Amino acid sequence: MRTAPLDPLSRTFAALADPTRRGILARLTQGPANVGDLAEPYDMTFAAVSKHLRVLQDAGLVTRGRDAQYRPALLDAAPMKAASAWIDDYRRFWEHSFAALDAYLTTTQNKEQES
Amino acid sequence: MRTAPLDPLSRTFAALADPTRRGILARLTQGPANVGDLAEPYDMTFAAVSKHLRVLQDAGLVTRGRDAQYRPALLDAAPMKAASAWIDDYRRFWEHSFAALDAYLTTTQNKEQES
DNA sequence: CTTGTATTCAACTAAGTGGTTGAGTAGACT
DNA sequence: AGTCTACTCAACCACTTAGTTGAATACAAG
Repeated sequence: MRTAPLDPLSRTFAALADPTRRGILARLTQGPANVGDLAEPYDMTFAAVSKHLRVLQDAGLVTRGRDAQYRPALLDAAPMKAASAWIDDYRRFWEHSFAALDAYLTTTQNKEQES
Repeated sequence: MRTAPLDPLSRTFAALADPTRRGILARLTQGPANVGDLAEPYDMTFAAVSKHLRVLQDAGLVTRGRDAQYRPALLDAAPMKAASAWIDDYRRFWEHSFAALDAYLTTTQNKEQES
């Protein structure tokens, strides 16, 4: 029932939600790699890895080049910036255990003062 | 073809990959809310929101209470800590534009020095 | 005890995902 | 030209997901 294409932030999170894709990204921090290299650690076909690469590319996390027969993939972490910023808004809620409840109680108190 | 249940990090990212769920979490930073409150901004049924809440709960991002007929949801941002830490490993790659390529060239240079 | 309110459950649907296989394309090497 | 290597495409399959509708549950309040 999905109609509109996903927003970039959703695409980023969705791309990161698969362990294989996170593994591919980790590998790419070491530098560009072609599909064969990237597929090597996984028990799956080249085609499957190629599809994962496509998802990463659509999320903007990977760019592809051309070097003879090879299509090297290159990491582009830029989209993670927005993801990191989004999560960061919640930092105080995990650093300070009961921050959510605190916020609630504060709000409640304010409301009661208003009425 | 999925067999094993998702690891916690994948579950967290998957939960965050939906704009409705991110909206619900944002709302919950203001304090606990019941399903009716959470559903109000969205053009969808209570049941749909209830399902989103279930996903968030399975990801550990939300806990549920009981208050008469109401099942208030409470934010628990703890799982975001790991997600944030994971992304943080890539920070240098978006802060420093060509970090990935730099890393590659450095690696290449080292290899050439070795041989 | 009936009714209203808040929420979940079960069954269903349409579309998306992660994988496969087999055929097709692109460039390199004789 | 023909073949090898590296990859992508298309079709397919099983499973998941995001939504729906309608019935069921849980508690509150007459």
